[in-house]
Amino acid sequence: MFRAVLTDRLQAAFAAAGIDLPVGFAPEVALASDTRFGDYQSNAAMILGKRLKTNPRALAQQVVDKLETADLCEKVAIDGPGFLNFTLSAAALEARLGGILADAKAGVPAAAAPKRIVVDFSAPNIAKPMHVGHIRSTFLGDALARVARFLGHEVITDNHVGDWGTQFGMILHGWKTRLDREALSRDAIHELVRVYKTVNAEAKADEAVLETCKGELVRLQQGDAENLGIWKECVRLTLEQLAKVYEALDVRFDHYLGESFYNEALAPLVESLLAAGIARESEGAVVVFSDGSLPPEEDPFLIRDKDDWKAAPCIVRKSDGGFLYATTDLATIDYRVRKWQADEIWYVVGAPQQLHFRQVFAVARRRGVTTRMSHIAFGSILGPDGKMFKTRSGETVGLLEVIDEAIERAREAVASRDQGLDADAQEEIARIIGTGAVKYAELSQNRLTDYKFSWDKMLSLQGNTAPYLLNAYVRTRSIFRKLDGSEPAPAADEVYTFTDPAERALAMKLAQFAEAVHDILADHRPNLLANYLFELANSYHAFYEACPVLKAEGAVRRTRLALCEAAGKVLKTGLGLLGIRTTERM
RNA sequence: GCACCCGUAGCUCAGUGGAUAGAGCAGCGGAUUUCUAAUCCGUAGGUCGAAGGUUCGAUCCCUUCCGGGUGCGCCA
Repeated sequence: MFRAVLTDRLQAAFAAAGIDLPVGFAPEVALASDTRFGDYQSNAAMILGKRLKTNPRALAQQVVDKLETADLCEKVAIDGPGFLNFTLSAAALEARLGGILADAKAGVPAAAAPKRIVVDFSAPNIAKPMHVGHIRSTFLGDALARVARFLGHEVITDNHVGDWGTQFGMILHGWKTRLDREALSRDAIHELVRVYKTVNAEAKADEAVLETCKGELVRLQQGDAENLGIWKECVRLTLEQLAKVYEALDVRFDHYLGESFYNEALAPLVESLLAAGIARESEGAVVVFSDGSLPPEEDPFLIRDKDDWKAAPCIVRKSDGGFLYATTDLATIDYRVRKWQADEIWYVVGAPQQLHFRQVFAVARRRGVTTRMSHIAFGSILGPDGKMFKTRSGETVGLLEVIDEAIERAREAVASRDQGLDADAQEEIARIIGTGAVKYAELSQNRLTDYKFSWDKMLSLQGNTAPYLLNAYVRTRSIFRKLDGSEPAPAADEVYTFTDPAERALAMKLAQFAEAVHDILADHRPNLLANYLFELANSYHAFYEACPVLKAEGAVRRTRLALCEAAGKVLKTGLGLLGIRTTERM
């Protein structure tokens, strides 16, 4: 990575110049904010000039005098108030092109310290369809898991399915009184949802129905054989259907350890919390209060109340003896830490649950858990009214509905361009484009931003979308198809020479792939990769318009072929990290 | 009441303690006997919610306020 190498060189130059760096300060090199000035830049001299109260330009000059970058840069300039601007030499970029071709990972180095990381995402509920809200967790989690794996981490993906919620009271009652067996065998989730909604409506109107449902739930929790049997059947039917959905989405899990998996662990867990003095009884429930170890502003168990602090405890056992979300999550942490020896656990769950996770993590730490736990929060998908989609009350758009519609629109687009492809090939391409478009729409956005659901945004095939990137890839492949093996593929050890600015610009973008991939995990943000790939595709399209490949000859042709090969490789690899498959034609 | 997230072009959204704030869509004007036009090039569009503060430098950090969303003891 040029950035990392330049940073090393810069730090060495500071040392060689005999400049004492303040504690905690390390000079850094970043991508240039504007390519007019160069390829990379550093603000270190200005930051240090302020700290040391010296002239930043003079400081920069001292460093430049000691800087050894002849093998990388054609120019290192001091500009403005003290910017250090690095311009890479053509030779360095030309050599890098070979490096990308040679490396199976397109030049992305592995993480310095590989970790074992559990990624918890998607987490649909049994007997409820996945709706658009699940798009974010599923695609974000999948992309992050892919990136972590690609960087050499050991990743365990776990789908913490909601298979033991209170919704089962209603489902059990509905199963016994409202079930349409034939509909169930046709589409299990659909029928279970219908039953759930029917009973839910009845329970709202009639107190007696609600009581019946509660009774069914209690019997289930007490281990009633009939109810357990029905529950197991619901879980089985739903998981069967979910497997097909994930298959279509190209999302895989190593485990499906749902909430029910931890049932046996809950009672002992609460007892151990009580025994350790972490939890205590309050108003009949068992709760965890603040232990005063954190400043009140950072304490997740305290809420400011005027000038005072009010307790915001975490409940782990209800006064009726039932357990909660927090209890299950604590048991889950135990399992992941003990059984899997996780170094890190990533929770790809919506932002509204921030307080919940702060509390659960704090309780876990008090129990001695040292595993790094991160809540990778994301904003909500809002309805047209600007409010959150509600699963319980309002209707919402189903995830499959969105995917199907996207594929349908892609199908029309594919059919409208006659590429001489048979029906199966067209269908395959439509699926790649349709699901890719929806994934890209999600992943190209900052995960914390709330957004209004919009069909047009999700399904757009123009502009900054998956098809734009796929088209760039297709253009790389079509050149090699025309070539049909009539000349050797561009090799890693060939000498390449740039003759057009578009070639250099593309090579520069290709070189940045490694940096883009590594930056994702710093803040768990796949949109950085999506943005990068869009820029790469843009550079490739511009190159494609400006630089004929097959009409060129000699070294120019070889260099352009190498750029096409590398661009295709990076696009395919990068899209793969986002969970988006590529196609050779479209 | 308190906490968290958000407020950037007509619309949907990127972005960062740095240099002249960027895309896509929509608008306007061009490019194709094609290595796939699902493309490219150009043009237009902004008080980065408001006001203070810190800084050589703030859209970004701090404070207050306004607006939207979400959450805050027995749902998950």
